[in-house]
Amino acid sequence: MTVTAISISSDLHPALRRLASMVDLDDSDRMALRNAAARERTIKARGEVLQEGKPIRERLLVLSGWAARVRILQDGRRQIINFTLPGDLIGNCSHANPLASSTIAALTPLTVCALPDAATSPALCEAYAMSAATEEAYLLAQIVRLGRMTASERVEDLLLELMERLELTGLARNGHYAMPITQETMADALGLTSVHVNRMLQRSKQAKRLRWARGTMEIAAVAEMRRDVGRMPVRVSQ
Amino acid sequence: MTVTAISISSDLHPALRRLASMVDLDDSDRMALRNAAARERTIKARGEVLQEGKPIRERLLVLSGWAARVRILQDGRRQIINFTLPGDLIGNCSHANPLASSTIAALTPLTVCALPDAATSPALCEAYAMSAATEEAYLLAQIVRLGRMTASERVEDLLLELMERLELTGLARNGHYAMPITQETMADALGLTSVHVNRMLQRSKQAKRLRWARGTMEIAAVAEMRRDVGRMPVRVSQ
DNA sequence: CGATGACTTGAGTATGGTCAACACAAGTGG
DNA sequence: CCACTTGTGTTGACCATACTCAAGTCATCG
Repeated sequence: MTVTAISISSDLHPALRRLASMVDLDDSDRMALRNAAARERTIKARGEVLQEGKPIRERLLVLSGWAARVRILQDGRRQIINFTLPGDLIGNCSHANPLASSTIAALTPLTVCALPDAATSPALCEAYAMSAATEEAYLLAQIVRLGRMTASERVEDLLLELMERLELTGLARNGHYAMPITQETMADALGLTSVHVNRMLQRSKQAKRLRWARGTMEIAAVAEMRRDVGRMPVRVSQ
Repeated sequence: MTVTAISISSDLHPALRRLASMVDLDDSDRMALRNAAARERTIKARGEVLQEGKPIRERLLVLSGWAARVRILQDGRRQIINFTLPGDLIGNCSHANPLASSTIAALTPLTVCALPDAATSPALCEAYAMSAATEEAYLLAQIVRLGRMTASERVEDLLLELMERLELTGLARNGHYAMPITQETMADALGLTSVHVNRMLQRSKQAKRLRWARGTMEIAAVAEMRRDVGRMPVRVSQ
């Protein structure tokens, strides 16, 4: 079967590489992932991928675009729990009949695909578990940011985190990446107002630590910034 | 075997009830849990149950006492990620060779026990997964608290959360529970200073919403407080 | 070209932080 | 038994970080 042979020899979709790098996958696993990625689905910007409290039917992988887990308070205050970037999973629950713990909204046009069931392969099951652990580690980082960092530290720490995560799928290089979200959205993730986020960005720009324009971000002094905000690498297993 | 018969008919340790209520356990599962709980281990207040970055060797259950996941910044700022109460798990990872994502420190004298391996029973595996999902739901709540709530809302929301969680093991009743932590510790969880936590507690006391003294807490107006802070019930599966 | 959404900047304000002093209870050692 | 220490809670005065409100710029797009 020519198709099979071609599929096995061809590379995985960039968004699948992060997952694939976590474990040793055999050919049938890689095949299953490739077939999954081939059936992509698109969601419009501002569309909802998951709704809080509703059942989760499948495990999705983000192939392209940015999304966010969002919670809205009664009076309209909005908190972004975390960002979901290409290579990240959505609805990655390991228990039966899970309910979405938060709404997931597309921040840009999004393409996703359904992933193979965990029961089909121990390696995939392990990869899903590692992905969940990684996501949890980023939730902890978010808690520390919101609880104990100043506004400018929050902004810089988030920009570093986004860079690190985008590097895994080749979407960031040399401290440079596409930044498709508004300052208002950043503010909702950082527990700040957009006005203040803007001022903090300006400050970092004037300190020559940051450059940005029209949907792109450049961290000019990565090492310095990492040191200043005390950012540690995220590792979830030996 | 008399011992077996007695064990099966006797009740589970209160701290095990939360776990047991999540799934249907058969007699051998219940037996395994009872045996686990019988081998308890104690940790002194201020002792560390887990250290950030070190391998996790086993899955623990807290039988009594309070602990906290803690992260310390370079300059000494401390953030408590979440509280670990009786019935909660420690080191509940589903992937291989996990590393601790944060230090867990005992806030009071603590008793814990090692839990049976997930591979021994699908029901236990499911219970562990549900416990992990529940813990994640509380991390989301913590993020919203820190990101988008005012100081007084943070304090009241945390006190409601602690009440709800303690109710599951019978440690809270009628809005009344033992509160073994200092205002300084609460401040480190809430991203505030202890001075300000004190002022917020005083305010709630004067509004007749709260009463507390010498290590006990009483929420005088649960329904009112829940409404005001917009607190929703935590559900992770259908 | 007007409409829109995002970004920018300034002026004034408020929430929560800092610093300091003190109260009070529970040890602890002389 | 009493000084002394230590940890926790309490209160006041002052301050700074971040918010609010408002106006204005700029690019994009129908």
